[in-house]
Amino acid sequence: MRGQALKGHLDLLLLAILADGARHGYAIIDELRKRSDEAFDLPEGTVYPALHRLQKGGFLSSEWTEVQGRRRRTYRLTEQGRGALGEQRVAWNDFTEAMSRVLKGAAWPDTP
Amino acid sequence: MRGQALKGHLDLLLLAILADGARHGYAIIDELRKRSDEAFDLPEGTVYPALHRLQKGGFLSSEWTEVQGRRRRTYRLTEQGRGALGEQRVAWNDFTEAMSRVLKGAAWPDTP
DNA sequence: ACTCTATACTATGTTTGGCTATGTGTCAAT
DNA sequence: ATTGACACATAGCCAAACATAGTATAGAGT
Repeated sequence: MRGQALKGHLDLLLLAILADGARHGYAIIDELRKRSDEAFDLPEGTVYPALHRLQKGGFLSSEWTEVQGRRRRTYRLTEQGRGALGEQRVAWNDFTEAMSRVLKGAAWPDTP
Repeated sequence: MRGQALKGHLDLLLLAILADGARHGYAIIDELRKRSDEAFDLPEGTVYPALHRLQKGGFLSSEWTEVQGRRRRTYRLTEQGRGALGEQRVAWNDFTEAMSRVLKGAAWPDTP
């Protein structure tokens, strides 16, 4: 997946993953990779700071858990986070619709 | 339209507009606003530097014209630019498909 | 005359946010 | 012992959209 495409859309992805249930960071990365069919293979340096940011903004809560000697910080959506997910879904739809309106106006090289 | 959503997708928009024919900067902004149904109302400080960047990259060529005392720099797609448009269209489709795969997995608040 | 708006381009600086790179530590398998 | 998967953290980089301001012409309104 090309570089900075998901700029501004990462939060939506993370919120969407967490809407299906609480997960810890590493599992979120995994799930993102699986669901997107390998398209989104995000580095930890991208995801962890984003999770911190979302928690700081009140969209996520988190708690430490210990599983077989490994500490995990498990995140879950707050009420506010669920609201933000809805808003961002709408924003994403608006965005893609606007994009297609612009793109459909343009001629394809090989379309009559 | 929320702020930095089109980060990384602006080039595609500009190339798409210019695929329908040469235009000058201001007209591109207009066309973008119209086609997107007011969703993309981009400031000049966003579009002009992007056009310069695209020209520098060899995707656009430009020439000065004088229309009723107003100078205009008219841009047109180069062959390379047309190629880039194709690639970026594919990348955009891949991106949106990956997004929907992730998003469709998540539960809507009010869907059974 | 004067002002305002629309047209049209340029330059400078700021900021956002994803990414690189690096570091910590555990556990299982080789 | 060492590698690799698991799991988290953070300092710093950098592209790119945006804010802001400046220049200049034309036409409409007052």
